[in-house]
Amino acid sequence: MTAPEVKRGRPPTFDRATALEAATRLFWEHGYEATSVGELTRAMGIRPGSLYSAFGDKKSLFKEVVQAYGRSPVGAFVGAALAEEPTARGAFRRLLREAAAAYPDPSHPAGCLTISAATNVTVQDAEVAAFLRDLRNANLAAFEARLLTAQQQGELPPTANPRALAAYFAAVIQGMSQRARDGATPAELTRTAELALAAWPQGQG
Amino acid sequence: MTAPEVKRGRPPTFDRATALEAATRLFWEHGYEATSVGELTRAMGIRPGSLYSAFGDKKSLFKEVVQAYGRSPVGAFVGAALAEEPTARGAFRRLLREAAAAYPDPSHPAGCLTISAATNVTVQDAEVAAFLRDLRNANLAAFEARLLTAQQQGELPPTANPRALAAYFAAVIQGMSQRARDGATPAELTRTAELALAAWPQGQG
DNA sequence: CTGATTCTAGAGCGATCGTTCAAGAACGTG
DNA sequence: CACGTTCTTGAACGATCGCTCTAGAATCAG
Repeated sequence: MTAPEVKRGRPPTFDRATALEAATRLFWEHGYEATSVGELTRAMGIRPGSLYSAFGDKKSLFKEVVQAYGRSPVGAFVGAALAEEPTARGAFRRLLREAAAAYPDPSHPAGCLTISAATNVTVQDAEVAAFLRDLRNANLAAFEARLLTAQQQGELPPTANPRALAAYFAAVIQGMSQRARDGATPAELTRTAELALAAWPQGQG
Repeated sequence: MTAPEVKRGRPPTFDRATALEAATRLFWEHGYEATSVGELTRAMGIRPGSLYSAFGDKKSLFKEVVQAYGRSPVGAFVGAALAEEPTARGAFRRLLREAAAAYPDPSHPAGCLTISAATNVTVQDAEVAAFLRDLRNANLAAFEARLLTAQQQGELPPTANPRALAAYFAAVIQGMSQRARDGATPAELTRTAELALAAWPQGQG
């Protein structure tokens, strides 16, 4: 896509992806506004000038963090489950079980960055909160689309309500993220996932 | 308890409860750190000196707001349902339905203050986040206690898992709060509540 | 080497943060 | 009236916020 472009001038002394990972952990743990640029530069090992020339401002750095998070394993498992599982029920079962394992994983901050990183924002950062809210509501729409397809293919009975089921599973996922941040264990969240599946129409399985 | 105490000196020009309500709305909407003292004084109609002499500092004002919220109708319905309903199933059904109606009520900020007001905090305000987290986990413990009683009284079968059920309903409630802040309607949340009840053991009702 | 270019280092910008303080106003008491 | 007390007012404190700027270091082209 992009031309190779001859390299000129002083080369960067830091790895962009590594720095982005450090920023991700901070935003994931404390959220957008509660993470200061000073904390970011310290964790990323760079000075403010380098941060602003490499990533723009704090807001665009955050958006780049969110995009990278969405492509990482822990951020992409929702889309993977919906796309790869042959049945809708299998997709949501896998999705819930993987959330139960990933959200409390101690190798990274608890819960889901998209769900919890911009809950408390000032009015001048309302755009950041809206950015994440739109991502969450897009996930809700993907849930509904998958369930609608399942109904059209006969996996779900005509009496089922795809939109209601999608909203229910979205609420469960978001609640599991919150519970993980409150200290829930993988065992607890796995049991929550199994109980949540009891809402599946017809009581199959 | 307290002596009548003769009133001396200049009387306050503002109503304490009214000012507390104004502060509650701000903290509820934006959270603890994203609400500045300047916004608080403007909304409460008082100057910084009055705020600090009447409520201590920002942190103690927030705690007083949380306590008042817990005694208000929208903050106390959980405890009321658990205490007043004769059966555990009736208690959780009422609790979920009332949450579905209260969380998206446009007469106040969406969702639950205890759940969402201190999600994103800096390290120096970790105490505030812990304060709300303890309240949430106390609610979880109350869920479990009510379900354990139900099991001992035969309402729940011996095969049921009170702790797992409590964690599940806690996750659903917290997810419903998040969904309400993301724009969910009372109708959506009511359907979520009904679906959530499908996890009740034995498939009763 | 010189020159152009790109990055780093670190001081410092204006704005806002939570909080405090001094001066004065409004009350009950003597 | 004066006095003691309590509250209000508005300025201002030091700290931190996101961000910018300048000087210099490191590279490539010629």
